[in-house]
Amino acid sequence: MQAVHISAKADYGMRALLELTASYLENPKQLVKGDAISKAQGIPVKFLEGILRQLRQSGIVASQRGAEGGYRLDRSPNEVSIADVVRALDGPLAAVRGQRPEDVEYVGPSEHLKEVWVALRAAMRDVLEHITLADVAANNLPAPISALLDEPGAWQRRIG
Amino acid sequence: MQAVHISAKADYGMRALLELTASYLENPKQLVKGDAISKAQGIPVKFLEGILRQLRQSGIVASQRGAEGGYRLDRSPNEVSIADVVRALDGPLAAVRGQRPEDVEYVGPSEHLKEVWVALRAAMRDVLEHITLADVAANNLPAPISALLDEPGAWQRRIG
DNA sequence: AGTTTTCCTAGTAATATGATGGGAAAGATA
DNA sequence: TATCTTTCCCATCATATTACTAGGAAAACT
Ligand code: FES
Ligand code: FES
Repeated sequence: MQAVHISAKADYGMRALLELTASYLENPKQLVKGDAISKAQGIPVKFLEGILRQLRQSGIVASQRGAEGGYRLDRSPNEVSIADVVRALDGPLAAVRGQRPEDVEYVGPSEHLKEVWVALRAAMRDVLEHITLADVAANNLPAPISALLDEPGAWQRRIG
Repeated sequence: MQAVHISAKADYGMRALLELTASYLENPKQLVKGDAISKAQGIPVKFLEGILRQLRQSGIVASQRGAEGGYRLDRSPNEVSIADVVRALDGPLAAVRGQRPEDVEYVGPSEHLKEVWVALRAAMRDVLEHITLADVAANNLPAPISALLDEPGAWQRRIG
């Protein structure tokens, strides 16, 4: 339906990782149980399990089974970008009709449409690659990005 | 699957509009038949019909039925942005779990996640609101946007 | 052993996507 | 008026994706 859709998986995943970031900042080796994250953020527990498994397979999270087990970040939170998380959970950032933006071919007057999609992807990267879990946890976004939030209308939806 | 997905509808719609832009630049009142657009761009004809109808309902395209009928732009191509087209065909630019970015609520360590999604939407707007059909047809993108294309790696996919 | 917690595979209901088909309505031409 | 052309509109369809849920195996700890 929408050009950009942050899926439930990506949104839940970010929230889980921010819980783990808070725990990491207390003690980097501390484990947090899936059940605790689920309750803290209101995420269905079995769904969350799958998300955390995917994040482990991508090397973002580490886990331990059994009593006193749980999850923790496997990298420092200032080394995990939002783009890393979204790619781990939803695949490549951008696609045009299922293909990579650089792979679609255009003829005639639409010859230069490819540039538009590539520029769009670059703009998204400039946001998502440069924000880390640590930035969000500390509410301290990189300056060029918080500038975007000061644009008039940034917080309103566009009507029309 | 992807965070940003330019749907077949939006991609076909842009290509159709760029055909109409070319015709407009010859003669603003000139009509182009759906069948001609379909053949020129390789778009399934019945699917294209529905897309053009949606664009007409959004006031971007005008149409006339009957022999010697067809479609044309209803506004000058430098007054139609990519964002207008994408919104007409795919709905709002950005959503988080089906909601507007400004409507989602976060608690605890994820409190400031909303800012990230709002900044992402603002970055997309900065690209899509400022490129017009005329810009793409003339291969003459606004300077801040073509700067994005010069970034190292803009044309490569990220292997991450 | 027994308990806890993660790991893994499968399945499912609801919705979106990318179409296709059949004709009605409107405009042009003869 | 009759006919042809082209858009308009409705309904349908196959496939895929999304957001979950169920059930149990495998590890780690007491
Ligand atoms: S991703 Fe474009 S500058 Fe870093
Ligand atoms: S949309 Fe942000 S500056 Fe125009």
